Amino acid sequence: MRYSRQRELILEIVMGTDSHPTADWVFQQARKQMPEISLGTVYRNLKRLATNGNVRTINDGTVVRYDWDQEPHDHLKCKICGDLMDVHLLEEDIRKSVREKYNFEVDDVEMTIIGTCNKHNTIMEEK
Amino acid sequence: MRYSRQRELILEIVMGTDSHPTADWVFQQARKQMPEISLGTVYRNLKRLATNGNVRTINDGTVVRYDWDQEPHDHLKCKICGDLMDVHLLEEDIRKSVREKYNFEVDDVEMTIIGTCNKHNTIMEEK
DNA sequence: AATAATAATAGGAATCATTATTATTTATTG
DNA sequence: CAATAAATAATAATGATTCCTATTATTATT
Repeated sequence: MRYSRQRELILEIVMGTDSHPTADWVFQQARKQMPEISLGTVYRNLKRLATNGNVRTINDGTVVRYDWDQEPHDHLKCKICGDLMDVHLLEEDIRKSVREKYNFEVDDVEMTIIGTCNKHNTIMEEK
Repeated sequence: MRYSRQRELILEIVMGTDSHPTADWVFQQARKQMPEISLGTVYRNLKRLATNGNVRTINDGTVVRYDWDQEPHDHLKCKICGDLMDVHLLEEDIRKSVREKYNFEVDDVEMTIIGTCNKHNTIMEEK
């Protein structure tokens, strides 16, 4: 794969945020520095960076988000504010259990835990 | 919500399979028995059945799949044949751990484990 | 540094899954 | 049975993503 300024910029943008960005968000950021960049280029390069192992993908509903964190980890998704938070859970236990119980060789665990994050906790619940 | 023959048929179809069908698959089955049914009706009713708790949704890449199994469970997705299998894992441990460590109230855990299922296991690997 | 070979891009069209719109049909209720 | 309001069929619209093609940029070679 040969070098391109576009791909370098795209990787830089993804690595520069903790916000689990979509392709479109990356595109909006990228065009600030490189106004002629096209959306197709962003999609193509994000996909390539993902197969290359430079970034990871997260399926958030019907949208794909990208994450530079290489360690296996999972996501908490708040149903109120939509925020995605990284968490490190029982990854090893899951792999072991699945391998033993189902004879299934695990490549990757994609876990999204949906609920309410601590920003919305209240002492008195009102119905 | 008032009765409709379409909704009854759609629920019957989803409950009659273990294949985690997409809206379009349900539509193809439904029109065999009710040729005039429309795709929009299938989407609308699947969505309603999901909010009603009659079926659950699974995000499989960019497609939504439906599952009638009401027990909390997770999915093994084979990267070779694409099959989705149901598995029952450490759900309670996950909920407890997330609640305690992150002060996050869990509604639902969506876990997809990607790998290779036992149909593709070989004793001798050939590269 | 100029040239040739070809990989990558920009821009836009196409596709796929899903949602919205609207005129018509149908279930419910008095 | 007639009124009414919810559900449908048909189709247009949308949003995310992929595909296409002429042009541009990178890299290897002179």
